[in-house]
Amino acid sequence: MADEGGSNAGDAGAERISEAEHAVMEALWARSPQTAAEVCATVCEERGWSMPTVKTLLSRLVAKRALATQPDGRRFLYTPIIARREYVGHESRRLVERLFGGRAAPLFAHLAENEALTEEDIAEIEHLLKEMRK
Amino acid sequence: MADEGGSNAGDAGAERISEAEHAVMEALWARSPQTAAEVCATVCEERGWSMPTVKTLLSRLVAKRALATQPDGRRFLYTPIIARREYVGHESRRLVERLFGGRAAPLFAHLAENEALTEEDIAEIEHLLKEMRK
DNA sequence: CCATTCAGATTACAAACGTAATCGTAATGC
DNA sequence: GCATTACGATTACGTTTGTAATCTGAATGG
Repeated sequence: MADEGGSNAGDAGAERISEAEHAVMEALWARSPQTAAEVCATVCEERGWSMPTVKTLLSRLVAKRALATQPDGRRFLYTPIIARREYVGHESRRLVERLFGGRAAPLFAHLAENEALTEEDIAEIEHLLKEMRK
Repeated sequence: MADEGGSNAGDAGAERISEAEHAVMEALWARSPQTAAEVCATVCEERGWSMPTVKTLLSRLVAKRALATQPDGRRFLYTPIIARREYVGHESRRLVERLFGGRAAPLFAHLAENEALTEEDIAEIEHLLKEMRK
């Protein structure tokens, strides 16, 4: 797989994961390692994909250094290299940056206005705020 | 310009705006209407684009029904059709959906943990919560 | 041993994107 | 009036993404 670059020791960089790829990552974050077939069992149904599609996505994710493979007999086991928290944090920050000039409050205000916040959310957030105040 | 489809009367759907296109939208949300040259004056510097690039993005945005044009002598004035609030709300919800299963609290928790929240943000959010409680 | 099967690898291909050069034409300066 | 400009329109082209078919080689059943 002719990996270019190499020598990415502390490489948390992990080039942009696309939306389809993200679905595959989710499956592996939920449980890992998994074989391609296992991943497909999860996502192919959810998204109406076929096996080859999943294979492609897995390969691309390996190329992007988001997944690691470990041989298991004649097939591979895939495991996430980048943590979900990391990815989620990155994406969240990106959005807040892009849409709200880096300030989180407007995002919150927006979600609040559009009733995208459930009672539960509100309670939870209040709780978090209390925690932070401590 | 052979606009295909047509007949999108109540079309608030506005097909997905890409990131580059978004930059153009921001310029026009900030002030409108503007000519292509004016938009370029703003974004070409910010993003290191050239005039033709801006023209292309403007055209695509018109095709996507995100912008309206009104002739002004020999050139066009561009005005957003979709409101910023709408776009921002849409994108926010998309992210929350994709990354947090539609729940906003975890997003908030994430931002909190990663110190992506300033004191100001927190104060503001507390205020908003108080408002909502009313 | 040989055919079948089952992995991953390679190749494909259209749509969307990012970025831009070029074309055609209307205005404008002499 | 004609050359130059200043627009928008058209065309271009490499990359990424979504989605998949095909190829190749190893394992496995007989």
